Amino acid sequence: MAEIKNEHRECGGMNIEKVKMLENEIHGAEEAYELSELFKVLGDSTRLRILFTLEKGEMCVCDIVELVDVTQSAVSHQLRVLKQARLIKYRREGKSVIYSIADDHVKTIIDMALEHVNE
Amino acid sequence: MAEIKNEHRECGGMNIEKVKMLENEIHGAEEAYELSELFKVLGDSTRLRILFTLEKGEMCVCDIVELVDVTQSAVSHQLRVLKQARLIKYRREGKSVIYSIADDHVKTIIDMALEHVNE
DNA sequence: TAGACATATGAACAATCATTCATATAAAGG
DNA sequence: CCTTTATATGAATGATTGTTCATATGTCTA
Repeated sequence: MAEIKNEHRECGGMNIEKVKMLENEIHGAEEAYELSELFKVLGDSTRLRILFTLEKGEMCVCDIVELVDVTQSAVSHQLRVLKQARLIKYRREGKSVIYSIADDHVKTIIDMALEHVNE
Repeated sequence: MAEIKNEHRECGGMNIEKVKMLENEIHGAEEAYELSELFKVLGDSTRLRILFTLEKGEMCVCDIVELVDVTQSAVSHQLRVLKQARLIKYRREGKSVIYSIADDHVKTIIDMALEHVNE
């Protein structure tokens, strides 16, 4: 448990409870990393448009390709990213693969952020 | 209003209401872009840790530097990004610059996403 | 005004990432 | 089987981005 090294500065902002806060930070570091991974996935307009599209209901890849207007290859790559982040799920149906939003949690996050943007 | 080009495929997923949905997509494209910009900013663990730290209360740059344990320069660069995204605000106080969360909207978004991660 | 402290900024570099192109797998039908 | 349709994947590339280093700006005090 290292001492707070306040000898090196004079602005003296926080101090007394700094140790506790440091511990919180160590705890929150991993949490921050996981969270950032999630936001990174959401931080691409193509992926968001795929999610917007899927919010209207489940659909196959070729539908997504037409609606989002991106290469089939690009869509497929991005679907993989969304899949790995557990934001969407899929099932095979004949030749097609049907994708859909994983759970309502995802919708909530998107709607929340939309409010911030449209304020 | 172009015809839907379904001659080129046979899986026949969506069809009837496709035109309406296409219009929705055109509308949502800009929205998706703005949203992705917001998520991009949140999609970095350093920036998130800064936000986590600031959730505990306003503080000056040198406090953030100690708590987040990143170079002063790096912190300053990231504060600028957060500032431009209107996620944080600041005020000068003598030699120091005090930063704080812009509004409660930000906290809500973060807490929502945390629930998704910690499920 | 000179020097110390606090913060910001510009350039450079390494790493990450989205898209494209070519090709592979998978299923269905003839 | 062979072909067609639907989807996935690997490699390559161009663009974006986080950090570092050096330096600039701003503020206070002696």
